[in-house]
Amino acid sequence: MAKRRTDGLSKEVIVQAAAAILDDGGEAALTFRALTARLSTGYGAIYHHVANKSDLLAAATDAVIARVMGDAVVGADPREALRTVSLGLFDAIDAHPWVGAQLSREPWRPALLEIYERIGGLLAALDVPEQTVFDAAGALVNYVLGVAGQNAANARLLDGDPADRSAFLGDIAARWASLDPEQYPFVHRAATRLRDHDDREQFLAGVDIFLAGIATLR
Amino acid sequence: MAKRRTDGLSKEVIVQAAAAILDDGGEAALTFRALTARLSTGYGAIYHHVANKSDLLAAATDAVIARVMGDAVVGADPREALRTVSLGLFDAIDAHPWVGAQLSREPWRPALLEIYERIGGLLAALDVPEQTVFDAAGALVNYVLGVAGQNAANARLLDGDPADRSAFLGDIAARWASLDPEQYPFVHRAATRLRDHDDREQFLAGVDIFLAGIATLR
DNA sequence: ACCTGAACACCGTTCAAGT
DNA sequence: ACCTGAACACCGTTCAAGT
Repeated sequence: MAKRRTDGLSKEVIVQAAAAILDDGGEAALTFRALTARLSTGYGAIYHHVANKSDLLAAATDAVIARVMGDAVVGADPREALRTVSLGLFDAIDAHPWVGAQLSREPWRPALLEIYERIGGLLAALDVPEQTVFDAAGALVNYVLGVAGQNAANARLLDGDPADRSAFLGDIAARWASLDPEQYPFVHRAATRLRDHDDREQFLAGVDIFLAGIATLR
Repeated sequence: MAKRRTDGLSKEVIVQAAAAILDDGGEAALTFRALTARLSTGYGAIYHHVANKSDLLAAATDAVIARVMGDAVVGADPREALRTVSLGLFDAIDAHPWVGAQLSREPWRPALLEIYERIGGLLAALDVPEQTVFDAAGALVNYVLGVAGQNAANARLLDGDPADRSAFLGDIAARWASLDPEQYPFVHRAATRLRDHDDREQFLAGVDIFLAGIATLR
């Protein structure tokens, strides 16, 4: 029926196909049935190269992160490099929302190791004392992945249409604005800011707060 | 066959049962079949009170967070209160790991609103300037949920046995220590710290870095 | 209004059989 | 060694029928 593929399968080919399906249709779209169809092959062929679905997701995540971390950030001072690397991760998770969820699922995987090494190394270059640099690295990595993941969840929801995004934010802003100011004073005030805030800018503002806090440790 | 329940079902009863199943067996254990068995009822009965599985998960999450946020933190100065609230969230997500994943999945839900209100209100009490308090709140909330979620992923993995935890950390530490120090200098050094670090302490250290950074905004 | 449970349209994964 | 695809043991969700 379906024509059989002539070239051999490999884990890399499978992982690339999985990433393409994930980018196209989100996590729900990645099924072994969709994969066999896309690769013109059978289940067993895939299981021959990949242990299971969770292995597949992890490998796809590692590939995306390795690509981002591979973009060298040379020459710049550590503070600027930290901003660049953080923003690179933010943008990568924005482009591949499934990466955000996966990173917090299997934290001992190569992807997170690369991230820790890069961010920790840059913090060490900032002359943060040895006994606190590990706390600082943990905090910064978690901040970056936390915001990026949250942002990705929104992006996934809105599916890329900027009109959707504006309507969605307007909707939430209206809901927040209609809350009782006595009971929700902060969120009530925040509503007016929500509509026209820039996610990337807010993300960078958070990184800067972090770096300012770290500077006090010196 | 199964005896039919005599008292009426309600969304609250269903949500409580779902939370109990989630605490017991993790996200994979929550199925409608397990729920009908535990509640001695049928699928339709549950769908009569709950829109679908995602609604059920969200409602269970809202209930947990509302309980944590309900614990008033009065009298203390804002800085101390922020530490207390952050730690309360950390501990709640540690005890109910499924909450962590859920919070980043549907961020417009009541649970996250409560968290923003509480943390934002305390930051405002710290005299953070109005134009930056929203950035600061976003950053702190994301840090707290990011670390808590990561920690919960580990906890889920280890399933509560402290011996497992020690062995697991020892395993990762050994793997990190065996990495090439040329290629992974930071992670290589971090390995020695990993074995005996305290997650809660490291979490609080991060909160403090944050608060120090926010103080520079004043 | 509230509940029952068979049935439907899916999943991930296995495995005997093929090349 | 690598691949095929029927089959198995599950899912979430629906809906005609009952009380």
